[in-house]
Amino acid sequence: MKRKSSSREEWAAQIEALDAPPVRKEPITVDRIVTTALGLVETEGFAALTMRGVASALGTGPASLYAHVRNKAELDDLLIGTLSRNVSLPTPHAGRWRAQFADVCGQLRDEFLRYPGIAQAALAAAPANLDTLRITEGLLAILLKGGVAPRPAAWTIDAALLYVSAYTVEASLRRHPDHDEDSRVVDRDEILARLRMLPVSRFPHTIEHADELNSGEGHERFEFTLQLLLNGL
Amino acid sequence: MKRKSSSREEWAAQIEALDAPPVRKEPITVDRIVTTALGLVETEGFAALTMRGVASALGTGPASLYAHVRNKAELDDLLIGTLSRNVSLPTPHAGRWRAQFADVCGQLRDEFLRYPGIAQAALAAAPANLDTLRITEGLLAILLKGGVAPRPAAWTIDAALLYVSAYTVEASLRRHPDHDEDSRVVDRDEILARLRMLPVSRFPHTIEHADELNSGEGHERFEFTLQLLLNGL
DNA sequence: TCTACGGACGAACAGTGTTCGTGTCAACTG
DNA sequence: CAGTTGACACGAACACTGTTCGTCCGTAGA
Repeated sequence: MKRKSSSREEWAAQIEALDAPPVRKEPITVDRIVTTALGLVETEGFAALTMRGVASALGTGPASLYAHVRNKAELDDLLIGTLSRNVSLPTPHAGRWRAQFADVCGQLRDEFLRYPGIAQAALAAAPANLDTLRITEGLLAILLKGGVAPRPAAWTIDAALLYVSAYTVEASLRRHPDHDEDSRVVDRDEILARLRMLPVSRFPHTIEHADELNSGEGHERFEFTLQLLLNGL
Repeated sequence: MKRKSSSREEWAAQIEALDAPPVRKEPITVDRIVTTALGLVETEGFAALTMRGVASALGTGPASLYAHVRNKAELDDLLIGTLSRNVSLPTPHAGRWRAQFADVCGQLRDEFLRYPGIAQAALAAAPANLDTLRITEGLLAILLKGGVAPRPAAWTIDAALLYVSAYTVEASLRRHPDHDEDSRVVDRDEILARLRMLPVSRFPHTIEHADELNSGEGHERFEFTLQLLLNGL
């Protein structure tokens, strides 16, 4: 039935093929899947990244993707791998190891924030991923150059990367439920107002320092936490 | 149709009702939903927590839950609220603030680990949740008693809670994909073996300190990170 | 006793990831 | 050059998910 009813479209396709025989319909590749998926996440968030969404953006059905990607999980891995490849690692400098470390983490943070919610995939990504290992290697080089012992260095890197993921996941999740409104500012005032409504008997410190609990412009809190980790070494 | 074909079961139900008129079929309450959901997460993981799963464990259909719970998101919030209510807060002691802080975080960590994957909900939970605010208040009291200034205290608490969630999420995600095998030990050797297969030219430090990157028994890494945060203050 | 109301719930809708089987085109092979 | 093979594209379907609609019914109030 579909066979017959689409014969006219096929006819048109054949005629077009006469004009441009070499173009051939642009075959699906892993790269095209990944870039399409990244575009989807960038504009509509990680929750909107579905196999069907990627497929129809490529003008096909979901089944076509499974020839190039085993899973959606594997697609997620490929995405965070691509993102990780975008962070540039400095050549370690003994005197500036703290700044270098924070800079790499900041790059990763910005990469994650650019694709809202994608850090959820980063938390699930296999630690064996080559591209994330590249970052680990770079951070390890920086800390070792700074004179940090191997074990604390390794564990600090682990903690920092975990924190980057958690920070960006939270930042994205707080933005999306707001839908489209004025997002940050009103939200902050709203939270502050609610904090002040708490019973003073049970939440004395929370109420007294409500403004501090909600403070922090831009990535102040992020930088603070990173320096906390590094100062503890 | 169903009306007729089930008349026999109804008949049996009526007969049973003669024996025990007061029991009445145990109405659905929010508490029963929450405890059932927690049981499900404990035995099968957070991914298996579905409205249908909870409903059928209660002997009913999914629609019945929506009279007591607005969303699955709200159910998730209720779950992490219940878990948060289980951690006990010490009365702040100036000399032992570090140990007290770490202990509270450890309680939360164990609570999260008991219900694999539930920390994913904690990352998404509204910060206005009363039960998590109770923990924040307790931690704030501890840090203030220890002489930490309000702002660093607030930010450190935020970072620590974020780290607890990320740590437990990762710990649960690493366990589940293994399915049922020998899980930890083989996995660790496997990762170590793969690390050693890396090209030495690109991953010199990773290879040299591969064992350190994979070290850490029990919650050593967890305690290390917490002390790092606290020492940085 | 009659009525109204709120909880319980069957059925369905729109989505999701994933698989099966069939097609179809390209490039090797004889 | 003809024929076969094999990889890729894809339509359809399966088993799920969260959520809503409309109906039923048992209990509480008038």
